[in-house]
Amino acid sequence: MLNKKQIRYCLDVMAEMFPDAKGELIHSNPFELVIAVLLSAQCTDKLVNKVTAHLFLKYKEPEDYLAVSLEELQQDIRSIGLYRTKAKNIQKLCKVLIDEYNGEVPRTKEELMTLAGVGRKTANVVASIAFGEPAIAVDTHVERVSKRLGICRWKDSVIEVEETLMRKVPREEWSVTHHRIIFFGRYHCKARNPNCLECPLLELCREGKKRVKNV
DNA sequence: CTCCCGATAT
DNA sequence: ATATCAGGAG
Repeated sequence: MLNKKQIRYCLDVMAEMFPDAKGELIHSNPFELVIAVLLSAQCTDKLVNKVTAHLFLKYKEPEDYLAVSLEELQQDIRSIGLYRTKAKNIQKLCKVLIDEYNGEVPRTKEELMTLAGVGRKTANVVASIAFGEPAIAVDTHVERVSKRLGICRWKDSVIEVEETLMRKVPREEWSVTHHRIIFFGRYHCKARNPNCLECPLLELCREGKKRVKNV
């Protein structure tokens, strides 16, 4: 397991590699962000952006998603995986926004997580990006990178990964840190054949050293 | 734990 | 062909 200083070093290296790390889901308000993040489950954000480019022209407000049939909404997001579940969740979510929140997106993680299709990760992303609240959303990349490097244990749950990161990183850096780890995972420490031989963090990466040995 | 699920990279 | 993609709910 890496200590606090080693983790700090990892994050600094990531910052140097990806100085412009930030969210890549295209949106123009909190509501669009919620929809985009919900759609992004098990799907690349690139594809989400392709779909929302059309989607957001047709659907501006929660009412618009309820004005069409479930089947029509499914067709409009069809090229994204899990589209039946996501279409259903979007309509449920929009109804709650209208009935409970006056058509606005709630600001707290707790409220966000009560919405259909919005779990811990999505709530953290929305709270962080739309409302500037410090948060570390643990997605597939953050989990994989944290476990490979030894920031946390292999068997840790996503909540434990999140808690470890929040403990080891100062609060004001949570949001940038989150994005840096994502970029590092997405473009460098990839799920399939990560290029450990050219990794600046190889020396302190337990998984990297193990992989290099097996080549 | 399983299911939802199309697009894309390898 | 198959693993993986800004996961969440039952």
